[in-house]
Amino acid sequence: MAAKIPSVWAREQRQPDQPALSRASIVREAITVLDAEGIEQLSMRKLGSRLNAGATSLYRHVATKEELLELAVDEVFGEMTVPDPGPDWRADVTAAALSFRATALRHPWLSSVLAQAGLAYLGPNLMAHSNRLAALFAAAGFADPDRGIYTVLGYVTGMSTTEAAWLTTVARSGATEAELVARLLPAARRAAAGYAHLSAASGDDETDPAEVRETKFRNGLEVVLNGLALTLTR
Amino acid sequence: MAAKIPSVWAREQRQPDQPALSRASIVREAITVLDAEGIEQLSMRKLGSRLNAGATSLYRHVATKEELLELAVDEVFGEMTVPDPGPDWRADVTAAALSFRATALRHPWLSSVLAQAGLAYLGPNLMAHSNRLAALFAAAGFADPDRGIYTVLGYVTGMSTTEAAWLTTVARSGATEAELVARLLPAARRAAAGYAHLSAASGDDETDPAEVRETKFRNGLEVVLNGLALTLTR
DNA sequence: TTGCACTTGCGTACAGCGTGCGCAGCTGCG
DNA sequence: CGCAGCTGCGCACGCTGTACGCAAGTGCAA
Repeated sequence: MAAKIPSVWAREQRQPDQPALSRASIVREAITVLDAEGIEQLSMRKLGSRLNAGATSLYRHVATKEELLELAVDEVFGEMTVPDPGPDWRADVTAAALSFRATALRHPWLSSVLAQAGLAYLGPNLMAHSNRLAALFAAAGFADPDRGIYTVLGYVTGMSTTEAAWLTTVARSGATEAELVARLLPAARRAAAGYAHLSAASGDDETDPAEVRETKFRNGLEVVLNGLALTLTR
Repeated sequence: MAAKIPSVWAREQRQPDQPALSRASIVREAITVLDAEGIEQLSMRKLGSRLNAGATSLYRHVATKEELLELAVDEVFGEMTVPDPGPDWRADVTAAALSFRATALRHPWLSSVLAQAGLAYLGPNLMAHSNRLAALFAAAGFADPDRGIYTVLGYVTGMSTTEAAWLTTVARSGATEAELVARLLPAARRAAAGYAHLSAASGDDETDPAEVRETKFRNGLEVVLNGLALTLTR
C-alpha cells in the first residue's frame, strides 16, 4: 500500500531491492544458473526472469550470450588462487594446480566454454592468474619459464576437463558417482572384453571415487613436476 | 523423361544414387559438416537436406543429436594411430600423441564434444585406441601402466583442446593465423601491461605460428616423458 | 524551472532449433 | 495376393538468441 506512493522513500527502497540490473549482477546470476543447472540450461529468458527483467533487457549490459560466457569465465578465474613464490616451487605449483582443478570441478561448464572458445579472452582475472603462475616459474629459476607454464597448464586443463565432463555425466544421471560407476560397470566390462590390455578395473568399491580421482590427478602432476625438475638442475 | 518411368532400371539407378540414408552415411556427412562449418552450425535440418532427406528422417537411424555426436566422436577416434610396441617406447608414445593431436586439430569440434560429454562413450574405436595405448606402456615395463596413460592423455588432450579452440577462433575470424596474431597483439600487450611476468611476446613474425605450436607441444610432451622415464628406472 | 540528451527496460517479432507424432509408400515374406 | 514392417516425410510444439522501436526515468544545461 505504502509502496505504491512514488516518493524518495520508494526510490531509496528500490536500490537495495533491485540492483538495477548491472553487468556484474547478470554475470553473477549466470554463474549461479550455470553451476546449478549446467550450460545447456542457461537461456537469456530464464536469466532475465530470475533477475526480474525481460530477456532482452540483458542486452543493454552484455552484447551477446557468448560475451556473457566470457565474462563468467573470467569471473571464475578470479576464484583460482596462486601462492606467492616461496622456497619450495613444487609445493607452490601443486597448490596452484589443485586450486585450478577445484575451481574447474566446482564450475563444470568452465571446461566446455574454454574448449569451444579458447583462451583468447584476456580478461583481467585470467591475466592476473597467468602472471602469478609465471612468477612462480620465474622465481624457481627455470631458463624457460614458459615451458613450465604451458606444460603444467596443459596437463591440468586436460585432466580437469575430463573430470568435469565425467561429473557432468554423473549429475545428469541423477545418481551418485559410486552408483553410476556400478551401473556402467557391466557395459564397460563388455566393451573391454577382447582387449588384452584393458581391465575395466576394480571390483573393490571400498575407495571413494572422488578420492581416487584426486590421487590420479596428484600422481600425474608429480610426474610432470619431476620432468620439469630435470630441466632445472641441468 | 525416361527417368519418370518406374522400372527396374530406375530402381537400380537409385541405389548408387542415394545410399538410402544409413546410420554410417549420416555420421559421415555430419563429420563433413562439423569439419567445414563447426559444431554450432550443425543442425538436423541442414544435415537432412544435405542427404536429400527431411530433418526428422534422420531419427529413424539415430536416437538424438547427442547420440549422433557420440558416433561422430568414435568415428574420429578411428583416425588416430597408435604404433605396435617397438624397442623405443618414447618414440611410440610420441607418435601416438602426435597422431592424437593431429586428429584433434583436423576436427576441432572433437574437443568441444569431449569436454561436454566426457569419455563415458565406450565406442569400439575409442576402446581399441585405449587398448593399443595401454599395450605401449605395458610393453615398456611400467609398474603402473595406467599412470602413464592418464598422465600423457591428460597432457595431450589439454594441449590439443587449447590449440583446437584457438584454431576455431582463427577460422571464425576469417583471417590467417598470423594475421589474427598480429591483430590481437596490441590488445594483448595492453592487457599484459602492468604484469611483471607477462610479455605478450614476440615481435619476430618470422616463424610460422603452426610450427611454434607444434614445437611447444613436443617440448611439453618431452617433459612428461622424462618424468615418466624416472618411474621406470627406479 | 524548463528542456533536452541519454540511459535503461520491455514487448513484439523473426528465423531457426530439436524432436514427437501420425500418415504414406515401398519391401519382402507367407 | 495380402499383409507386416520398415523407411521417409510433413506438420506442429515449445524453445532458442537477438534486432528493433517505443516508453519511462535520470542528470545536466540553459
